[in-house]
Amino acid sequence: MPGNGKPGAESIDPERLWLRPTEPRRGRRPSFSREAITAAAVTLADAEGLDAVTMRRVAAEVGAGVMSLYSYAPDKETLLELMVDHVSGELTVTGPPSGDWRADLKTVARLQRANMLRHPWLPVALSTRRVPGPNTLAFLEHVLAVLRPTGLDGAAKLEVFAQITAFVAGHVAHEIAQAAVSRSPDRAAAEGRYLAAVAADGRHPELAEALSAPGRPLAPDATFSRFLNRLIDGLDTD
Amino acid sequence: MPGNGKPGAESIDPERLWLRPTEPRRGRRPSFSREAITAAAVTLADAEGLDAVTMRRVAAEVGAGVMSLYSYAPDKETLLELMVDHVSGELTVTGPPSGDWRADLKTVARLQRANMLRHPWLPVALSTRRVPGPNTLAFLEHVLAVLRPTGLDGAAKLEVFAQITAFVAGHVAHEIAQAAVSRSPDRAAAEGRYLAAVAADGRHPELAEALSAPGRPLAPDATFSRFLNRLIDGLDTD
DNA sequence: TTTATTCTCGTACGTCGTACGAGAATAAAG
DNA sequence: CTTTATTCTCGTACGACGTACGAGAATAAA
Repeated sequence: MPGNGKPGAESIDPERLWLRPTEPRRGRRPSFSREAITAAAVTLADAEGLDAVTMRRVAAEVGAGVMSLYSYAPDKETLLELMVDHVSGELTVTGPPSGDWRADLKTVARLQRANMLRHPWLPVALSTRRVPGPNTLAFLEHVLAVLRPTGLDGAAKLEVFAQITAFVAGHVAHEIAQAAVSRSPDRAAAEGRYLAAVAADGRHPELAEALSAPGRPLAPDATFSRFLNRLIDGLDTD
Repeated sequence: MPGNGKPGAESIDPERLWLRPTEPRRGRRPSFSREAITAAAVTLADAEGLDAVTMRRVAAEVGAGVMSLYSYAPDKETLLELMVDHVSGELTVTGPPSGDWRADLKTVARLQRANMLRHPWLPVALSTRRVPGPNTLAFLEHVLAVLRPTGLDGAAKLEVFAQITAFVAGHVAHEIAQAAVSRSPDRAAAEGRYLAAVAADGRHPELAEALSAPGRPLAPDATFSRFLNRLIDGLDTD
């Protein structure tokens, strides 16, 4: 059950999922691989959105029967977990921390943003997933190293990582929605007319003024940088 | 299609949805109301999560036939939009801006967080919705008034509002996930064992240290305040 | 060769969103 | 009071979804 906020949602067992060496040396040999299936699902999501990722579509893409997928992931929810960790593998760290942890942290956030822009479904998928897979853990390991000079305790470092990820996800989700509207002139026009009508009703003077004095259009990259700087420069070591 | 990041997802027409007075004075009188249907859907989502909100469940809750709902909302996506604006009505502003716009902005963010904690599905639902309904617009109007002393131009003010909303949504989504894990001792234990196993593999020294020196447990409210202060105190008027 | 094990996948079930259209209720027109 | 137009109600039906089940195929050990 992806994409909800259910209080008692049941979840993945991380031990069964990630801590399994390849034991079985008997029985029929697998025709596919978890890797290939995950990659196909990611490609599908990139091209057609998360809703296009159905077990049937993924199976067809891999050339497998639908039910064969269940030999590699116990359910669809787990497949999504695999997808998230798969693309986390693209968060390639260039080298060891420079020592300037604020600069390093900004680089980290920029890497995450780039990855989310490459995989627009990622912010949504991330918002309900919790157990980090190996690729996510490798990235986390780097972030913890970056944070070493801060002297923060363990829990605080983990919190900073989660917070930055949440911040970037939220920002990019909004960025993507904006871009989608801009890409469709009809939709942008409809939205503009709607807001103009609201502004004209007299009960929204502030909105009316904001729309009439828009200022220069904002570049997404610059906006991201500005908010990122505010957040990270504000971080303190106490 | 909720909860995805599809590039060309089709969307709501805000003019048809929000700018409709009650015109029709002929034909059969409606047996239900958009308001009642939306409220039922919200109650359902609060109690059982977003996935429990199906057209059949909502109809049953209201006492209507399933297809009758489609007289009040053209599709489920629109119903979600109605739900989001419905709970935005709970963002009750206490009074006019105090003049200390940073303090006011923090109050705004706290209101939003409280609302999202009351409706845990809200962060997820928000991440794909874009057109503000009347309740959202009323709240936005207040935020714009709060931002007046900053002298920012219209686009920048709107950007700040979107950014704060995204920040709070991201934070609360993570907060909710954390709380869900903590509420289940089994899950928390499984996750702990998993992370301990990873930390013990020797390739994650930073993680090992972070877990061994956790520091005092973090209070969610305090953590939120800390990050909120960083973000808002860092806002500047240039 | 037999047996145990592991994977493959066709079939089937229950649930979902919603298209369709027949019927019920209501207001205006005759 | 009819008639007609309009608006809403909702039973039925369709295609797509996730996945339980189990029969058959492939492989390794006995």
